[in-house]
Amino acid sequence: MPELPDVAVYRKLLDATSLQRTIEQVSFSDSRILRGVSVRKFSDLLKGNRFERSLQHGKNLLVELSGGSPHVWLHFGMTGALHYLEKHEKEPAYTRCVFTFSGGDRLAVIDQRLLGKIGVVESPESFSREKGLGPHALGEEMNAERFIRILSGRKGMIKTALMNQSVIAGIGNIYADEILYQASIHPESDVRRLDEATLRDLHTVMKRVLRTAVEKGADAEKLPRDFLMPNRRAGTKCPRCRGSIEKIRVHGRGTYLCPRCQKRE
DNA sequence: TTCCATGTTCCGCA
DNA sequence: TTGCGGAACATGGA
Repeated sequence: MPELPDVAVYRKLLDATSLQRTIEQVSFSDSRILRGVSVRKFSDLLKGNRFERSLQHGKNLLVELSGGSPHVWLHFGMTGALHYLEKHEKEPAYTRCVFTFSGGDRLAVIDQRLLGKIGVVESPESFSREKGLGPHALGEEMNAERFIRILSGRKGMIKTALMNQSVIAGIGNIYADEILYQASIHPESDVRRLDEATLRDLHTVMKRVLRTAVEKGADAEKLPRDFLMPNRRAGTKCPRCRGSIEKIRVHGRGTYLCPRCQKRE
């Protein structure tokens, strides 16, 4: 699930359970998830320290460590998640990495498909710069003017631009579809054909959709009824016009839309 | 068996 | 430089 709202939920979980607790042990049941640093070095870095505070940029979660410079970097790929386990609780399937705190409670990184990543970065600033990330989609600096400036002048399809992490950080395939559906914009619309008023509206819708999703714990079941997400199947009815939801392919990804509500521009 | 899946990255081409 | 399609990564469900 991990797009911006899902990562926000993991961050809240980490903040509520795992800050300021001494990390006694770090273990990997599959160290392929660890990138750019050895298991030995990674656990030496963490052991005896604490998670001080967390920070989110797009789909990335960065966690500052006590007593020093590096931050732990977590990216959840397509199937990653965080689980908090009390001492007696068993680790879920596909647990790849476990942080054990003194007392025995644990924070577990789950990732079935192993497309997620765990690593170490010097600072949030250098990380974002090196990755070339665009502004966090829900960041304060992402106001309407910035949004319009970033998008105007770009070529290509609007859905592709929204999902491009170096343009805007945090939106993936599911929420790109949701945002464009809510804004009544066809995902294949050429960005250059969207006028300023349309982009302004798209910005408002983007913030509203992402904020709503975060509030609802990124749980599709809890989203408003007029959202597309619970209806991501071809042939279901559009919650707004009762027309038929269509599935197409955009930039290699399955894309759902209502062709009646979303006209190509 | 084949296709598809919430992500990222690299390559070749236009 | 920008954008696109395809493939790769790794795993499992329909």
